[in-house]
Amino acid sequence: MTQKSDHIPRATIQRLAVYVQVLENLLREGTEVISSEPLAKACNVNASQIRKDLAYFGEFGVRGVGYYVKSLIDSITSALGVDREWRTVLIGVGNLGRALLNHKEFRLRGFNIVGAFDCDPFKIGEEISGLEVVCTKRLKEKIGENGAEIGIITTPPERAQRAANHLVEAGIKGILNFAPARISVPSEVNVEYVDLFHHLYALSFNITFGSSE
Amino acid sequence: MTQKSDHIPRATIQRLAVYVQVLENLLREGTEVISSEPLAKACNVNASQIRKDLAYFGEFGVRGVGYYVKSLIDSITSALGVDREWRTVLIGVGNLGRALLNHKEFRLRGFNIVGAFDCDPFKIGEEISGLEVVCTKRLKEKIGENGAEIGIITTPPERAQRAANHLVEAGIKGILNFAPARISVPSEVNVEYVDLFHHLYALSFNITFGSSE
DNA sequence: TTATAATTGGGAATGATTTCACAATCAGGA
DNA sequence: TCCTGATTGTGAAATCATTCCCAATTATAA
Ligand SMILES: NC(=O)c1ccc[n+]([C@@H]2O[C@H](COP(=O)([O-])OP(=O)(O)OC[C@H]3O[C@@H](n4cnc5c(N)ncnc54)[C@H](O)[C@@H]3O)[C@@H](O)[C@H]2O)c1
Ligand SMILES: NC(=O)c1ccc[n+]([C@@H]2O[C@H](COP(=O)([O-])OP(=O)(O)OC[C@H]3O[C@@H](n4cnc5c(N)ncnc54)[C@H](O)[C@@H]3O)[C@@H](O)[C@H]2O)c1
Repeated sequence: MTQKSDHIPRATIQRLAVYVQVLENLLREGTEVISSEPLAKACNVNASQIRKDLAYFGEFGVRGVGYYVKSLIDSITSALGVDREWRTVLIGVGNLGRALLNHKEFRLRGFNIVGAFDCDPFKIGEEISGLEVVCTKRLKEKIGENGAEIGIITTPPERAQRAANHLVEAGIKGILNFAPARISVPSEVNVEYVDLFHHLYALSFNITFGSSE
Repeated sequence: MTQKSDHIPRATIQRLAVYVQVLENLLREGTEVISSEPLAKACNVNASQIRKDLAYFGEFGVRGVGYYVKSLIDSITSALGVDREWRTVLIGVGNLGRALLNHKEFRLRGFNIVGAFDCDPFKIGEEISGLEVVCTKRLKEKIGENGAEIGIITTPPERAQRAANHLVEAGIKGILNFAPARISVPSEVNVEYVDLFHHLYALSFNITFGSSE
């Protein structure tokens, strides 16, 4: 998949992920074709927004008809580069790390966790969901073997930068950071933050000062 | 805390949460005063962006000096409405639900989980982190007692709408949804989505098509 | 007391994104 | 084959967000 346009807004990428989610549900319910209007309703966005977002990547619809759900899912996933396997490693086998390691959905969606790392000697050697926990020191060696490109950080926040350094050192290309701390990495490494409290703060603000009036 | 301006961009709210995170780290490291320039570096944004974001809420800085870290944290948390206790309930005591229930940080940050609900009879009655798992049918009754205002959904995606309906019915004001499904609720109820795969899709896109060039 | 250096707050300019509006296109039926 | 109704794709307009820039303000030191 190649893009038609050079720069694509970050917000567009986020919405494309929502579209895929909603389209997959529609497909599961048996919908074969959908037009931008009802899809927009289901995604809580404007219909032309959807059409414009898709237009960055190509012409996927049929005028007078709408979009074929199955083929649109394929087009979007291909546009996002998720029509392949992505190998990932996880650092920090604690409460959250375990939940993620046991989460089947990763593999189903092509994000395969192929390595679990921790620095706690009591955890090293333990097997979780068919994966042996390995010492963080062996990260580079292991990534050399399994070719992972994405790292998932689930250490405590004060260790997040150290974990990131290990990942960068090992040649990782992207990081998903669950620890509530900003990390700094070379500009060619992509970082995404999953921060619970950001969302809770937004809820708090919206409930208190009203977003719906 | 009252706002100076009527409409505040959503992006501003998200950044304020980042500022708090970074400021708390600075405070822990002993920084008492900081100006917008170095704070901007640490948060990966533009310095005037920070000043403008703060200006929506008031004048928190001292010209020629910068911002007093402690007092700025207080000002921002007050602006976001997080300078109080928020009671929350969680629906869906599975893998992820358990990890969240055991997560101490919620209480520390004022988001107290005061109820855990599931529909599985094998889970009802179980005690997790001092909280007894209760049948979802008793949600309204329990919320009437404990006065929770925020609901956390950690059910499978196909049950997320049902869980949301229960929460709305019980008079909840905001929902944090971890299930990968859009939910529809009345407009006065606020919803935030925490979706792993949205972030992984963004990583995939950025790694594949380059965000750093 | 006054000059200097630093830094905020906010108006104006710029830039980006969203929405509008409609010509272009397509399926289906007359 | 041609007409009708539906719906896309896309410029242009409108809205929204970010960045620039500097007067206003403060601390400090001469
Ligand atoms: N538990 C949750 O529900 C939850 C939810 C949201 C965010 N988080 C965040 O996720 C992170 C992990 O949370 P948790 O509850 O799993 O914590 P945890 O303490 O249970 O687990 C942290 C793990 O990281 C390991 N670790 C520490 N330093 C390391 C290093 N340098 N290299 C490798 N491993 C290292 C520890 O040995 C431990 O196993 C925290 O930053 C937390 O704030 C947790
Ligand atoms: N496990 C993870 O690491 C992880 C990460 C990100 C997102 N998620 C998402 O979070 C959700 C939960 O994941 P999980 O791994 O904990 O799943 P899980 O199957 O372990 O837990 C789901 C729980 O919800 C309960 N439940 C089902 N329907 C219910 C209803 N109507 N009312 C109340 N409770 C109900 C089930 O009894 C079960 O206890 C899923 O939507 C998943 O996609 C999970």
